[in-house]
Amino acid sequence: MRASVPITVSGLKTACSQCNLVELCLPFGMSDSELSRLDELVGARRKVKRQQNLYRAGDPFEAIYAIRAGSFKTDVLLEDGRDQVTGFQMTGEILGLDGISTETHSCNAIALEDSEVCVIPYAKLEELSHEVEGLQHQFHKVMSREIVRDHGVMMLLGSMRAEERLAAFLLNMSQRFTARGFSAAEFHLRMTREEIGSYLGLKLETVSRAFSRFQEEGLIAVQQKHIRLLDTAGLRKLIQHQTAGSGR
Amino acid sequence: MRASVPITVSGLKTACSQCNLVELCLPFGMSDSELSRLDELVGARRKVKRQQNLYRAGDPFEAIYAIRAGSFKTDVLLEDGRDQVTGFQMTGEILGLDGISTETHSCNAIALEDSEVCVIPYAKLEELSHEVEGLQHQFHKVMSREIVRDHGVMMLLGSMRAEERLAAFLLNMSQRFTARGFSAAEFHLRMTREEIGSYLGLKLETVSRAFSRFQEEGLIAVQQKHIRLLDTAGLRKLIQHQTAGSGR
DNA sequence: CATGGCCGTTGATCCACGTCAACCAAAAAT
DNA sequence: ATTTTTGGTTGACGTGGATCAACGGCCATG
Repeated sequence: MRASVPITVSGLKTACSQCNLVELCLPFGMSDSELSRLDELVGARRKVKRQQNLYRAGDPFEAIYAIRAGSFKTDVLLEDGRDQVTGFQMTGEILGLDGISTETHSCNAIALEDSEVCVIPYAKLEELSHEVEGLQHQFHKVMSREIVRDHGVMMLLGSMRAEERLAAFLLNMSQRFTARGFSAAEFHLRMTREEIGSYLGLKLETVSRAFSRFQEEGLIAVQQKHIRLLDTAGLRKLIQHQTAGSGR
Repeated sequence: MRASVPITVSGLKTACSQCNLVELCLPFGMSDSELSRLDELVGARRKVKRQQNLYRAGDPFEAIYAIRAGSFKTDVLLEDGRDQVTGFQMTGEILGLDGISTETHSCNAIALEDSEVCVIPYAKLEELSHEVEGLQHQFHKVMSREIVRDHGVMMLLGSMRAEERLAAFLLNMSQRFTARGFSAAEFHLRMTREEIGSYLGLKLETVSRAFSRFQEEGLIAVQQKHIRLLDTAGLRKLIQHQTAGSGR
């Protein structure tokens, strides 16, 4: 069945059922018949070049986006110019959920490399959710996962030290690369030290120093944006009992 | 019509349509006919005494909760004992959304005072969402609002200084009290300095000192947990251009 | 293959907040 | 009413990470 469908431009256009990202994306866990209905959902694809915005804070909310290729960052900015990266997103992850509440996007989504997204018109999603059993549930799970992730970041920002934050970040990246079939131990970061710092609530110099320290200690090998994890157990230990031995 | 309905125990039991919190809670924006259907939704009420858990991290997820009276905090804990308050919730706000993603709660919800919640069985919510037009949309908005709120906290934790964080916290509390018909300028905090500190990523001593400083500067009047805001414009200014004048 | 603009690294210094400790007020327990 | 406990304030001091500054290696562009 599957092999008999030739890969054509129109075939590529919107088929969730043909997409190799199903297991990471919105359609996860849905039945074949449900999946085929999903193909109606994705309106179009949209390419976003490196450094370009997928959407901006203040833009009217119309659709959510599934990342088909590439990666993004989201950030919020204060009037005084300060900004904070609120997340990095990889293939299969969903962007734009922040817009539902006020019908206006509340953050900026910027491509870290040339990327492509599937546009999922929100009105159509709500409509189809009424009919397709699994879709509603899956969508709720995606939103809930985002909330849980954010709580994790709050924990990191509120109660971890610089090196712990970076270790947690690296382990998280590794785990997400693994889920996408890439090496768990060796990967290429698409973001700058400054962006990592912003996400982790640190200055870029502190991030750089922490990388160097990890390298000295044999935990990782760093070469610019190329990272090799040499001792993941060591990184994990670093997070857990930084305060160990002091009895508090 | 409304006056003719006697307030009985059974009448009190589950009626969203009779509840004075509709405008803050899940039913917001729904039509009268939709509202009446919602009354099927709320299974029961549950009282939670001060310091008791509504649910714990690891508990199986079965329902979300709308706060009818009182207030809560949610927190996450790391294996090494560190914990982080991820939010404070007031009447009309929804608790438990974190549980949807893994079908297990990922944080603890603890009452800050003797409280009462409406139990909303999640399976029933999903079911009813298929039928009641506005419910699904409103639920999505509630989840999205939580995501936006979390981004705000990340901004606060990642790029604000101690006094800015506390000012933002006080203004946020004020705004939420106002929405509930209480004074914007004078209120009683239900949480300790330590809990505020945990939420803001600060130690309790730092919170206490910031309170004292605000008082010295005539921005607020503090008497233990009782707070009076004397200069909200001043507090707002404090957040915006802390860095002003330095040209960066 | 040269040149200019990022991006990352590293060092020296500073300061905001954490830590440690003493003390006091309020509330709870007896 | 008295003791105990819990929560809050304040001071002295230490430190992790910010700030300021210099430099070096990439990568893009002509």
